[in-house]
Amino acid sequence: MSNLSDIPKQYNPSTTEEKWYSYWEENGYFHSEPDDRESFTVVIPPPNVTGVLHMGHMLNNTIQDVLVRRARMKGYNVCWVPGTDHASIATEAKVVQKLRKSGIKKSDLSRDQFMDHAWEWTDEHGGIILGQLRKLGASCDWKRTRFTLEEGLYESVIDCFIELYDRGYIYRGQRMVNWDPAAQTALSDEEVIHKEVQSKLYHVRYPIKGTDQYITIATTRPETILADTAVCVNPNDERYKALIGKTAIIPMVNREVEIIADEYVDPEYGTGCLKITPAHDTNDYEIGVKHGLDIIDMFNPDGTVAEVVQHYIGKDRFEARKLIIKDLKDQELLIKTEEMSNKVGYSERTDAVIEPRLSLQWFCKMDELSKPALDNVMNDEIRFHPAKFKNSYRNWMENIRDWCISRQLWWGHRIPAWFYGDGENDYVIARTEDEALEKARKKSGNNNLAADEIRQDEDVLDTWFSSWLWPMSVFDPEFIKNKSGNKELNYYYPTQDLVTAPEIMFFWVARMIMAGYEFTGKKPFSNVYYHGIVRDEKRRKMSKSLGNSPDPLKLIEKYGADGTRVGMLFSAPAGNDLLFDENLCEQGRNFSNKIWNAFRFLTMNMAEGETYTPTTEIDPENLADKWMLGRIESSLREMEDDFEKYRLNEALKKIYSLVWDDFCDWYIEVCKADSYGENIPKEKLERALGFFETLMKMLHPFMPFITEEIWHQIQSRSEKEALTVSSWPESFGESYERSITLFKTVQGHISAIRNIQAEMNLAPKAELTVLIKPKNSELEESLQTAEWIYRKLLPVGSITFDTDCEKPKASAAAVVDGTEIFIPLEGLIDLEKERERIQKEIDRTEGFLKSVQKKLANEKFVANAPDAVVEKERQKQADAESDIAKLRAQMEEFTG
RNA sequence: GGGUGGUUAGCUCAGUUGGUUCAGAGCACCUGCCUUACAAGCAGGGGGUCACAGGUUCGAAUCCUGUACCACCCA
Repeated sequence: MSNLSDIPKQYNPSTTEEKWYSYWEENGYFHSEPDDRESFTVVIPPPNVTGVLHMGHMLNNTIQDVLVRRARMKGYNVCWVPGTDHASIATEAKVVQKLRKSGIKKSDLSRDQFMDHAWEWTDEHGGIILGQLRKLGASCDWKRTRFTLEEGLYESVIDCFIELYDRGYIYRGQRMVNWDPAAQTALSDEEVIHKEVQSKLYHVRYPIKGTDQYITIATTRPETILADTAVCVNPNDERYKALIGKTAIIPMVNREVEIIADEYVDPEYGTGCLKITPAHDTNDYEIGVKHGLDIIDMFNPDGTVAEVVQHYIGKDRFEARKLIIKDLKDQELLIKTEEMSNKVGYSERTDAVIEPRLSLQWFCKMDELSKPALDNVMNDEIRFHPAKFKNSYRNWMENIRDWCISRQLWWGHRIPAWFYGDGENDYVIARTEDEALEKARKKSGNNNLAADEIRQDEDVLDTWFSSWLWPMSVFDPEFIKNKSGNKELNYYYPTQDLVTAPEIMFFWVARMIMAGYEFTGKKPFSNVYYHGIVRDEKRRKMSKSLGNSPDPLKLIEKYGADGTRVGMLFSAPAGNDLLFDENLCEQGRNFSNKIWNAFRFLTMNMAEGETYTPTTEIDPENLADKWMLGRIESSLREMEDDFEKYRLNEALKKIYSLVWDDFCDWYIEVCKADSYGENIPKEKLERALGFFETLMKMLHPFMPFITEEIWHQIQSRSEKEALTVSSWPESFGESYERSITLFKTVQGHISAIRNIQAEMNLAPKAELTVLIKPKNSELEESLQTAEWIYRKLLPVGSITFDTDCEKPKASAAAVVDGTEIFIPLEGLIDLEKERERIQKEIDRTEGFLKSVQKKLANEKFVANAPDAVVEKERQKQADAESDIAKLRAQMEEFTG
């Protein structure tokens, strides 16, 4: 027992983790340069530049790190590119908010002034999250850190716009868009969240001109009555047929509109009579276009009522709704209010109710771009894990609509369009002002056009219009302009794995695939691993506003990065949501501690001044060695399969159990010296250390810190020999199946004896006489060689293996797979208990026998089932019958 | 309204091609232990009609149909 006191009894992750992260970084293990090895590339889903680490990032980056570290150990040239995105709308909202606090309105500032503030904010908060990822252990190539708005990447987005414009994919047009009145910008369809809300359906009657009749419409948005330009019924609706073609008078504004007919109207919904407001409803707009109706836009960009409708001017949408309800009531036009639930669109970012709005925006045509993107996912050229997500991907792709890419914001990539007139088409697309002027002169035919007569589009592009280039632009920002990739792009692209959440499949994954094929002709990645959303124990999504998310850094502080990683992965099967439970991190920490103490124990057994060389060369006579090696071998195989299927949690569970259950609970126990105070014999200890090193390798992708620490403590290693750049364990070539089976048999016997000890309330150290009657002489021979294992793990006084042995009087007994075990307990045995114990076993076995007999009694089973299956059943029957006979014989003493 | 997935132990989930007691794991729970590392530990134990109803089959947690409930995505 040498240096027991040198090593703390409890593992302390914080110092270890800091130490090894800097060591890894200093030695540049994570940096990659192209060479002649095969590349393994992962690009990080860039978090918001001013964001902070949350649980979703933790999970996402833990998974990436596991994949990346394993690939590195497997000898690939691994490159994990980190970075952030500018998150146009979210960041701009934060900057506007900050300015407001200091009394500045965005409208008070020029674009340049605002951008100065935004950059200041970005410099102040930017990149915090990347520092936090280091704490988690993320092995990113930090020298390659990218930002979507940095020079280079900025230009690539502009190149992309110009190129797609030239190819005819980008156009400008007046369309119904999703308008966010809070951010005062258009949004794409994907940025709208539809929520089911409880609302009211108002039945309002409109007078019919020239009669004293009314027609009653039903609406959830009575305020838009002011902008109605028609009333519509189903042409087949008998109730209203007579009214078609007549004129209705819109309340409040007294506008005369036609009652038109269209199949679109559902006679069952509401009153079967629809008011048409083409400017404020997508469906109404389509009907408006079809029937040539007027379009009256009654809202200002901020969602207040515009002058044009003359009522409630300047009031907010929802205020106007309240007012008009009151007025309609007063005029006895509101005849009924019905409770109902309906879906309302909300802005993903500001949570404002989306206002459908007719607006002049830039769009990207999707039909052509989506084709290869759809095909290559459906044919598994790009594999989704789990594959079920292919279905929703297809569904989205097949119903894709053009993408509104312009945003009325300043923080982002400014659209390279320049206007020289007021006409809808009076613009040119150009990289610079000079180029724009030249083009504008040509297009307008006005050669005297001056620089101050053209102006650049004020708007920026959707953030995802930059992110979709990410897997390419991080390596070569000029790949679009040059129409070919540089050395880096050619080496690292296509990337291997993309790890992300299904919720951004359409925002990002789909679009990256489109951009990849469009600009390189190749897929951007081979595999997409979708992980679940991190939820709390009540299944609520973790969010800042709910306050139900633990601070990830505090978790790391409390349980260590390794423990936290294990905790996250444990309950994270691919694609399933993760119900986060801090207990799992605790379990991870406990596992770290277990590993630590196993190491500590081995160290304790080192003699001072002696050097130990860990080895996996086993003693061919030692059953435990062969078993342990065989277990490692099969675990490696199984983990390989799990990794191939992206079942990381399964792989982790396997190595967890291999370390804890097999190595700690059995292997170390049998290695222990025979008597107190003695060290484990040197050659045994060297093998234990050799196995332990192998386990550390297998565990490294999951728990990088503690494994690296132990790796260096076991042996002193040079920079080149760090675990993080070591090689994944090779197969040992032999599976030792027979040894595994025999060892398992021994384990079964030992468990049965321990059960007797516990049930009979024997003192744990009370010496046992053990009689084992193997089911055959072959087994007897094998068990003889394993006698020492029984002696290590049980307080054995004497032990006998004998196929002819008889059950001694007053002994406890058990049957394990045909082998009988007797423990004489003269004077100690509790007869009643023993009878119960054996009876229970008899009952169980008889139940089993019955089910087997039932099968065999079924003639059809015997006739139709494969011979091997029937034979197995017969064998089971024979074994069960024999076991029952043995158990009955054991009972005789108590019943007779 | 359309689509997808799910329902297995108190909780979270495995269960591959229908065939070994296939009904499992971890956590939680109960009992006993400070055993030559680890009480953040060791040993032992109890616990499920596989959502429900039919069907196919010699045989179904597994395949098919329907029902209920839940979740997510899309309109």
